[in-house]
Amino acid sequence: MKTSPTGEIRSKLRVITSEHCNHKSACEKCSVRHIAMCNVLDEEEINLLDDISTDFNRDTKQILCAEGDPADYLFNLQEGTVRLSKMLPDGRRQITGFLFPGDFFGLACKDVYTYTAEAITPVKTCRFKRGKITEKFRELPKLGERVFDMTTTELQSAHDQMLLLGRKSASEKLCSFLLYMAEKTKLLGTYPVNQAYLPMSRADVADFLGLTVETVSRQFTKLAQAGLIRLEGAHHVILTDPEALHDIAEGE
Amino acid sequence: MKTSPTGEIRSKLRVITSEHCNHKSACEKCSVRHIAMCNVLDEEEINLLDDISTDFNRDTKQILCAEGDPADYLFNLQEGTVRLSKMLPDGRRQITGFLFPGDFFGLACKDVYTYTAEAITPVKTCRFKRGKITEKFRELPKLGERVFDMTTTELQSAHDQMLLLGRKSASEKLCSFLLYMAEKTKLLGTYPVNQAYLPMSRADVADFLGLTVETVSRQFTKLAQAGLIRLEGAHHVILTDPEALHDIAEGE
DNA sequence: CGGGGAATTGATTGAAATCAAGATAGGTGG
DNA sequence: CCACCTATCTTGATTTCAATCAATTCCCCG
Repeated sequence: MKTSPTGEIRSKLRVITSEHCNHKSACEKCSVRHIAMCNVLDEEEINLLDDISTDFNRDTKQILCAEGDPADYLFNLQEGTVRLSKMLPDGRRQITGFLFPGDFFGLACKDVYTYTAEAITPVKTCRFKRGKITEKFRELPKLGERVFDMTTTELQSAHDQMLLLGRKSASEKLCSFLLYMAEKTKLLGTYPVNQAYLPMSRADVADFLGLTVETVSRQFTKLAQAGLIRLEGAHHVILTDPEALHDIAEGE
Repeated sequence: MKTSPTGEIRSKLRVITSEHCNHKSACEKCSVRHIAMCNVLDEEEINLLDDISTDFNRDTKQILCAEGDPADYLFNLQEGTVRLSKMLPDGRRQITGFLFPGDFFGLACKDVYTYTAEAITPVKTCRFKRGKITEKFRELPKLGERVFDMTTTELQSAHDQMLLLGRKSASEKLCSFLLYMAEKTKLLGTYPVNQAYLPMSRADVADFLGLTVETVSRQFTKLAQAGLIRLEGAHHVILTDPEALHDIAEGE
């Protein structure tokens, strides 16, 4: 078995504490209603969704759903950050995406999840039974189309990530990532522009970019020394020269 | 500008000969009707689709749609092989997928294509105006759901490919690819099992797997010398030990 | 304040890229 | 129909970027 520098032991993360679960949600006052899949529904329609929605909250490092488990739920992320990942039998891991408030996950064309979703920060989600939400897609075609649209967007960013993984150098990868995270941070609205809040570990960044922790760390240092970024601790980056970062990211 | 070993010059491929186009299609006798997106429609329903469908055929190396062009059509592949690719400004290329009879492409959430589709072999497609097919998704919810399902499947294989690109070694990549192509070849039905027909060039394989042509070629030789495959010319591979290939592909 | 995981930094190795010829084969025109 | 020409593919030599191996150092949390 090959050593996995960054893959963590799954079983360690399975400790589930007794926390908020099975409480009724309240769609009307949902904080991400304006950006999530439900933003196409009016007051009346959203109550139909509310009927089948259940709150599901988890702490950092807990698993929300695991690769291979029966795909019983569709999750809607309200607060926090989630990572989606796939693993090889020997433990090598690829993070296929990070999710932020307003994103959903859990759609499966087969009856099992094809990836694992873990909480990087404490997360709040609402979730729907697979069969019931599928029903709603028919009752409320607008909703189905919206989820379809979001899936198409997901597919496009997966293609972008394939270009990154297959053809970009380490520094191009990190610059692309920093710009991506700065964009996500902007949407959160709690930081000034051109700053990136990175809730994930260096190991997560490495497994997202197809690199090792050491290479990621070295690239951070290199960019800081070149004056393109400033590190305020490991999880907060100020993009001091976004244009230069952009040029590097696109390989120009 | 970095040199691109495998990216080809786009303009060279833009030569369009006057071939079959704008002829009316005939869905009833379509050869891929049983596997394509339209396989959920009955005789009556398929005529509605027929009304808005137009034949669109192209020769090898021709472009079907280009990254950045207005996304006016949805294409349905009937015969031949298509490659989808994205490029960096300096010419480095990533092939995000190969398409075979029954696959569709051209869905865009923005109004422009985010990838280029090129014919690897002579291809026959039918295509639909974007607005009209979207209409049909509403009129025939079954069709919309079917396309949604196929998109979800696409997203899942994109995730698989991300794992391959980010975490697999050169030989693991090639073994995965050969098994994938053997599967596709089986569906074509013109070859015995455990054989793979490879219509694409080594450069295409390299750009799909995130490798160089030389590395791909060396891995082919290595697998042949190890007795796991037999090469009948560059485009026909016999998988003499599929189990071993599978074990390598999954990194076991 | 102390322990321990996370991050950084350094030294070395190694897998795949690059550079450089040849070999093969597919398509075209004589 | 064959020979040539050019693409494509293979093979070999060398380089390079990122991985691996190995310490520290930094902080975060109890």
